[in-house]
Amino acid sequence: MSRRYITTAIPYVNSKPHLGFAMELVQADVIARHWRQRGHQVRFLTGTDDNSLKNALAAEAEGIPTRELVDRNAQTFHDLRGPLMLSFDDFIRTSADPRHQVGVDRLWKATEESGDLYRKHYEGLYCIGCEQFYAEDELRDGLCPEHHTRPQLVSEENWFFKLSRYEDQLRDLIESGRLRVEPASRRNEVLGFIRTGLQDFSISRSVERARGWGIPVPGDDDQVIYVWWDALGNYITALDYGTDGPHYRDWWVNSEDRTHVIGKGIVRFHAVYWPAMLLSAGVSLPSTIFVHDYLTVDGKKLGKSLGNAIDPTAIIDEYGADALRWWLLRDVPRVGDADFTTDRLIGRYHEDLANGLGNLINRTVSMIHKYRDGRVPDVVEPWRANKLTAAIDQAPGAIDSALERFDFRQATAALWQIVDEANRYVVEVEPWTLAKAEKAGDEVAGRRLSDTLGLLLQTCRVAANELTPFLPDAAARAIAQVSPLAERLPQPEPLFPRIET
RNA sequence: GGGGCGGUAGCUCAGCUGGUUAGAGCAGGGGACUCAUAAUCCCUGGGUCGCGGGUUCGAGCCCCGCCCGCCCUACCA
Repeated sequence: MSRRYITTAIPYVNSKPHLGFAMELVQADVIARHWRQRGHQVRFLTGTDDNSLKNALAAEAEGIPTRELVDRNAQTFHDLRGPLMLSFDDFIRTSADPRHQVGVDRLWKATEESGDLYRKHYEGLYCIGCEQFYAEDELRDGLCPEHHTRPQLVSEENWFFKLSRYEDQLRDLIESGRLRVEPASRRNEVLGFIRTGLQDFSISRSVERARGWGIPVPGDDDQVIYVWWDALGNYITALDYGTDGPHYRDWWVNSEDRTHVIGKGIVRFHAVYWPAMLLSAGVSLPSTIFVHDYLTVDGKKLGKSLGNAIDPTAIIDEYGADALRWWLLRDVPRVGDADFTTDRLIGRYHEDLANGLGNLINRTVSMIHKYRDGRVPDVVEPWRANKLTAAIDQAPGAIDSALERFDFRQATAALWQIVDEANRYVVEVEPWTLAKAEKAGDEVAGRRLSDTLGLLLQTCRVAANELTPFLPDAAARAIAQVSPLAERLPQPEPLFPRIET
């Protein structure tokens, strides 16, 4: 039994969450639940990044105080918990949690004491959407390549962090795998970036430019801390790093695994800046950074700033959380962007959930009612079940190794080996034929009927159990369906009703 | 400009260190069965594995060039 810590990125709260962030939350949730199921102690953190200038500007645009906008929108992120069936243990808000500010202060001072902070005049083109500076030639027609907006010319004196100092260490850490970046293509991308040479970066803004919003630089009232600097800190400030609390020691310093789940757009912050900050502060590093790609919807890019964001709760309201979680896990490849359409969502739901597992459980429970009055038969000797038992034996290990690689699609496929094999098994053994023979006085057939029905029920239990990290709610319903009450199974009821269109 | 990742059956994707007739799921076609949510099970795919060369006894998997998509990166005039 070991302690493991997993986090998502914390999104800006300038608007409501979209489907892409729902995917990240679900992915992290599956890993967290899987770890718990395999007996580890787990802490799962998510939260919101409140201190962004874009939040302040969004509030200005709405004509409300920043605090009000941030509180309101942060709530919508937190509210995903129920609909998406998330199991996070903690939710941090960088503007509202005292532990965050205390932790950021400590982190700042620790890097200062290492001699890694200095003041410098800087002039550059800053994109508020990205919260980062761009070189002129990185722009497309003078516009930010991500947001297609004109960056503003900023000229002021800021604090800088000596990132350049950590170039060799970072390269060694990533090359050696002590800091694991998955998938490998992302790791190579990061190494490529490091090899071109690391430059110190600005880690503060003037209070005026920040609209007075953000965390003050310790000992410098004219500056607030660069939003990325404080945001990255959330992974440890949430653990009371600031007060050196027990959570920090348990879940960061002494944990076996510290995994960050992030999207491809913020790899550099997590695989370069963040580890360097930690090295400077004398704090241990994360062990793994898993990078997912993006979602498109109906073939189009998805983005809050691009105006076609899709609300995950709307999908859940219409098709259910099982359908959405399942699509995100079962249909999204590990590498490459995936396109979301409602047709694909419904297709996956029907094929796998309704026709596959749902039908398997339904037919199994129905037969036990029909032939055994709802009483669960003992399995004396499994009959013609080699393939089925092999599938049952192999699935958990296959799921483990797939999730070790963050390959959700392969993990769910491994689980479905059981379901598919069980549906074949039903046709193979023809319980209805055995039932007729039994009725005609064939005791051997009767014995075999009990064995096969008992085995099928056991199979359903295994499948339901392994399904828990992926679809916790459906798995619980499935387990209830195959668990006797007063010696009898509940009446069969479709677990996954078909979606009428 | 350099680098990376993709380009495999109508669709979505697997193909480990190169090796018998290139796979899965879905869709389509045919059949079986009846326990079940018009579900399930079986059979059915002859696809220039982006294009063109090369290495090899043998390449989807290696090398070279090119085309398309996405991404990272760069002080061309």
